[in-house]
Amino acid sequence: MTKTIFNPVRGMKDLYGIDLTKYQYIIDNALRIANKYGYKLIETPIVENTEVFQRSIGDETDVVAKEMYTFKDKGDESITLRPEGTAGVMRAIVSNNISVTKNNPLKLMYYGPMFRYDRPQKGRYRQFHQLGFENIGAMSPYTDALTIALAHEILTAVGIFDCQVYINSLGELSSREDYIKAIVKYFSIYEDKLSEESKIRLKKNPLRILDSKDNNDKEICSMAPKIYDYLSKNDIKYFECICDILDNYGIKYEIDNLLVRGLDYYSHTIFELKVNNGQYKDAIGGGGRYDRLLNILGGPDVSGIGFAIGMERLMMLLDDNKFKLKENIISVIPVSENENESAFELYKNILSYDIRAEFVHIGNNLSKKVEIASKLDSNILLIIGNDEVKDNTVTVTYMNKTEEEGRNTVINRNNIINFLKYN
RNA sequence: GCGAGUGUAGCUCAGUUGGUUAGAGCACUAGAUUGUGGUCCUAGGGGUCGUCAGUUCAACUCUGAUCACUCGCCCCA
Repeated sequence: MTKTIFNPVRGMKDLYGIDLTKYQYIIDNALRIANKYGYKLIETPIVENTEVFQRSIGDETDVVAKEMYTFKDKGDESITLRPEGTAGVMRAIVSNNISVTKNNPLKLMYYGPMFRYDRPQKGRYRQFHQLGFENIGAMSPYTDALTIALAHEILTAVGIFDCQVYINSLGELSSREDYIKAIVKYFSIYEDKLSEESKIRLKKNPLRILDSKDNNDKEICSMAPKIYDYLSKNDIKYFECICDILDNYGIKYEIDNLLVRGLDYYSHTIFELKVNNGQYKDAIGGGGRYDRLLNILGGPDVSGIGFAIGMERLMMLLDDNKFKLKENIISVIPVSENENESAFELYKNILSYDIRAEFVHIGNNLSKKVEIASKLDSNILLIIGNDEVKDNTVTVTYMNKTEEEGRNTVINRNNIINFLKYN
């Protein structure tokens, strides 16, 4: 394809140009909104001890069982490139003894690269980026609803107006365990009819059968026990309360009883964000509540809720054209070498006012220099020739006007800064 | 990890049942034009046809392997 011998490693991608502009745009918006809701930025290492992920995400999950970049370092320690952000944040809270209690919650935001050894596809890379939020300590329907609202607000802020929210509740730990027992019992009856994948899921991660795309599985699922019947009264009240708050907030959502998530640590509220415009069918963000996670890693026994947004998936949905907006770029152009010095003085003066400008002095003739300036997306040219030096003036050329419209204006050089500031 | 497809210039792609020097548009460089770019005109540079092997007098074309990307499954963000 290319002459280059050095291609990036499979599933990895260089981030530059318009994609990087989009990336920064999303992060800028996220930081602004995070500040409003009282979230503080945290940055944790990309590498953790393997056990951090095994214990939090769960040994049986696909992420841990087959997708982690795990290797031994030179000290023979098993370390892993983080496949997601939550576990590392929890570990950081524990190691730094950051205070978090029921009444003194902690709100953290993070973003950065994650790694999963998966088959690359559209919107799926082996190194990808997540933007995530964790609200630890507080346990209330308001917290859950606000977290969902926050996720929704970020997407709206960057221009995604048709995002759909799917929510479900897995209930407290005991409800969830009872439910799992019930569906294992139910699916065991139909084991022969299940797809091969679901037969494996039945042993390893029975909840996932509910999420099967296999038509036959779907039919069996439709008759399966519903999570709703296994939720405690409190669970139901809690979940209904969230729905009420979301209604009040004006956020549209859909309750999806078959929604389950692939990471073991979730309990109670779980949710996913999708954009249903045909461009991409998978979730671009998702999250939920985790009751035991911090405690499992040696921290206090408090609950938390969080979510992550897939940066690449979100970037994909943003319109390239919105990120191609031309800046106001000024080019200072000496007509010939004789005017280089004089033009350079002007250029330095402009820069000292923090105005974006280029000094276009290469090119054999003026025609060439104008062409170069044009390629730099310059929209205003300041031309310095023989006459301009003599008269202490500057010829201003507007690139977006035609000759008939009056492309050129000659102004006094002493007024040039004021002139630029008002244009 | 499983299934399918694609790979020809910087980009988007043509290329006949295997046949001589592999093309187009856009982009790029230069000229027309020594004080004005974009439209038009003229000329030019750029390819081991993804890579390796095989079949053949002859391979961009056929076969095998391999790599990368895309789509579906799985999983997830």
